[in-house]
Amino acid sequence: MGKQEMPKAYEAAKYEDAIYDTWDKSGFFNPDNLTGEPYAVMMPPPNVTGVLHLGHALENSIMDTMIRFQRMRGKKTLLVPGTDHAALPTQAKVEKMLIQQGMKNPRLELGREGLVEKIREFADQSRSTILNQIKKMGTSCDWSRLAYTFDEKRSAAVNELFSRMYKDGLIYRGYRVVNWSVKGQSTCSDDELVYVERATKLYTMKYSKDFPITIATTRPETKLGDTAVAVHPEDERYKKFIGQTFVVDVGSAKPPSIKIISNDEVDPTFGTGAVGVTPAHSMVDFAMYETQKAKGDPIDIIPVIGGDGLMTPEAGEYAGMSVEDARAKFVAWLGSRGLLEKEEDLVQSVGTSDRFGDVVESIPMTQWWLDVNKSISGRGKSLKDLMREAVTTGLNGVEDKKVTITPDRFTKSYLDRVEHLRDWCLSRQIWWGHRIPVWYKGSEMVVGSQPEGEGWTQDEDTLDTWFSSGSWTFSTLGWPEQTKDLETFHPTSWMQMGYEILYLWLMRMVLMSAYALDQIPFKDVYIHGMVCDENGKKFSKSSGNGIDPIEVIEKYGCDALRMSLLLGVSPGNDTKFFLEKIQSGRNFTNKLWNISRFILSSVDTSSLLPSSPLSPQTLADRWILSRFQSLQREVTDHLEAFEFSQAGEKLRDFTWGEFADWYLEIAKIQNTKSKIQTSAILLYVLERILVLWHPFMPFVTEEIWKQFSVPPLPEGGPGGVGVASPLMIHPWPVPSLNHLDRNAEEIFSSVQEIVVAIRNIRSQYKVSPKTRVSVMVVGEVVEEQIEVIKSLAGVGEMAVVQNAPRGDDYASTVAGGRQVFVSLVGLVDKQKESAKLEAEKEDLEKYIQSLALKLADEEFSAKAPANVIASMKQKQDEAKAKLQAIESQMKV
RNA sequence: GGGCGUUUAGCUCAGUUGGUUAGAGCGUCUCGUUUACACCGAGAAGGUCGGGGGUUCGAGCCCCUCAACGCCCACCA
Repeated sequence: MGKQEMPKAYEAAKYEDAIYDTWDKSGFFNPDNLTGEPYAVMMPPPNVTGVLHLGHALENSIMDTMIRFQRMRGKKTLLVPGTDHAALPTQAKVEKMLIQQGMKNPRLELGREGLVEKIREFADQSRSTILNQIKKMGTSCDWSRLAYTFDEKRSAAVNELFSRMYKDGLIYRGYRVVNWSVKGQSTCSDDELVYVERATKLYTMKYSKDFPITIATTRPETKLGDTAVAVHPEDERYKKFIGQTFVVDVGSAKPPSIKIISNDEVDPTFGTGAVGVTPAHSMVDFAMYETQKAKGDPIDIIPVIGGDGLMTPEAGEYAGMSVEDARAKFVAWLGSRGLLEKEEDLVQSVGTSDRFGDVVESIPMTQWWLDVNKSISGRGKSLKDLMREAVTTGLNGVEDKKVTITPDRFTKSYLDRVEHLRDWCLSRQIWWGHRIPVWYKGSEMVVGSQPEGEGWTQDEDTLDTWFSSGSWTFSTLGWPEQTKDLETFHPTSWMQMGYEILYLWLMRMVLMSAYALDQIPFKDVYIHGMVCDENGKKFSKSSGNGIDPIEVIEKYGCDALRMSLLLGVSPGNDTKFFLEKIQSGRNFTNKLWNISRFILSSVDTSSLLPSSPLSPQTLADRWILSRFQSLQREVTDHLEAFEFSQAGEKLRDFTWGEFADWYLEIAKIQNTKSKIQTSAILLYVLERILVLWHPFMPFVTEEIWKQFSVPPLPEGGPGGVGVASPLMIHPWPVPSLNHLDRNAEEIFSSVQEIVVAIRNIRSQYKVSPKTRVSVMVVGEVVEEQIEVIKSLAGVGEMAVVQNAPRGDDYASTVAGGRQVFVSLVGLVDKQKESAKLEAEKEDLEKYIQSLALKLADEEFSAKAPANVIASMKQKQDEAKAKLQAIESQMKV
């Protein structure tokens, strides 16, 4: 007997917090208390910008399912929880809040220390909220190893990395064009740009009347800073001008010299075939500027737009104007001089700042950069090479050091992205984040840590937040110290992330660990899609269409939420989330609860002999054990392949369909007959499906587990099942006996067919469920099956006969290879019956025909594998037998 | 301009290397409160797998092509 009465419905909210607490206290979240092969997963640290959303719930469900699966399989599992200080987003958020509270300019009013303090307060609060939410989600992480990208240890790792890279000449300070958010007053990396389409105008113009080449531009005001015109070297129209310089007067402070240069990348067929080169305000043009410099044929660089978004003094009469005003004025001026040839509408894609939303300006500035192309001393390859190797040949060509991306298609876009990578702009002009570990005194500069003595000032800028998250897999393990954790758990085993940060994060993790440790960060990375709302729109922090996962958990339970996020989803694809999904998840948790409630309250455990082997007595016994064994294999295989959805769906189908609807119903009647064995099998299967379900639905399974208080089950059930140790660390089932029984499965499925057929007839003739009908079956049915059929199909009398009965009072069908007659005196509609049979007959004839055709085909029999032919023949035989039965029935 | 994804039942989606009458959940219809569960049970209806072409003995799955939708990338000057 179950120890306590289990309530009729499972109310998740009553149990979850307490269960989590028990797990946590048990110590098994900590790998130090586990044995086995190490298996580590680093939680992608959520940003401390606010609260967790459904995307995080998805991630936690995936991670935790994986880590629980591995823990139950006997691995020494570590899931490190953490949060990300998310430099720019967090500062932006806090500044916005302060402005909403009435502050005009938080940076000015509070100063660096004051503002950072405010942000820290916010971040700390947000952090603690987030950590609680992670617990609510049931995530089995090791809280003793909690990490934060901005804590002391992680900061130490960041500084160490920066110093090493600087010493290796990979990090440099340089004057280059950056993406500048005027609104945010900071740089952004290329990866943080969000491209949007914008309607604009393409102006075709000349710098002056006597300038020989016409150019086109969407940014006329930047032409004030043009210093060259690039043309294709083979372009006959312009070839002759290459190398010449023209001084033009466009109204800027100093009339610029425009040099005609050649460049292979210029498309002679596009526009006028000539490009106005603005080194200061275009990444591409800046690259040309560098190329020219390298060629020893330099061109000038003239910044005409400043960090404040206004025209600079170099812009002469335009100085101080906004970009828009300057453009209008310049276009008007061109028009008045007859220099404007054309004005066309154009749709253009422009980069906007992911956080501030404004279109970024390209402006040259002195910033800190990470060179991704430079050969690393002593290694003979660049960071880019390392990033490439890691997903193809494996680092240094070692297959073991390869990161496998699932689904595979993302590997291609990763590589594509690596190719396009430019030097990474590391410095940000914000205050919240790791301050660049560089100190200046006069012309002296020291990198690493603050030097002794007076007068040193630290660089004002902070590091791009991805610099710290890139080192996450090893900074969390104590690097740069050579800790035991680092040795044990790195490279980590597995990581999951959304495709939207594939480039942003995956590439940088590979880069950092390849550089610092000559290791990959993890062996496998599983890429999931986004959680969208009903209309397929992404849930986002800003758009407010978010469903709060914590509210869902409180109302429906964490397990229900996890089910709704994990099932019906395919790897790498987006998933829509809506109420009905959670409800069906909740319904299932309740179903499992009630299955357990029934079994635990009806099984007489006292009569079970602890060590007696499991010996299936009935057909149903053999069938369910055989089915269970297949299930166990399938679920394990799917989980190993990160196919969470498929594993879960198979489990659900087995649990709800085969186990509950069939075996349990049969057990009710057979309980009297072979009570002990039935009980043992019920417990055997229940125990094991709870284990299999645990990674998906940790709470409800753990709660049910507590109700288990039975003698040790046969076949390696753990001593005193469920008494002391939590389900969480229960061994994953491995088939210890061969229960596979094809024969039983086959016979049972014919029994199922007969039952369904009779139920069908009852439903068709609206026979009340209370009415016992009489049934005749032609052929052979063993006694045991008769009993099952009788009870499941509401049959009173069941006779097995040699010949079909005669008379008008039978509704009939063919099922399970047998003719089935249901006696329904006075109810049978003879016409309907024969029509039904006729239709069935036609279908079958067609089917048999098509099979026969196929089998007669010489090519088919020559080329198809034997097993396909055999199974086809068998199908044909079955169909023929059925047809025969139907025909003989029609004669009745 | 390039790449990727999606298109399967009314809705949301599975469908693992091509094997022959395509599955689930939700919804719909009919029936049912039998002491595990109405967050339930029984039964049913519902699909020419986006269009076209091809390869193959055999295609939802492979190839080509077209279309729609979505995402990503690019030096769209």
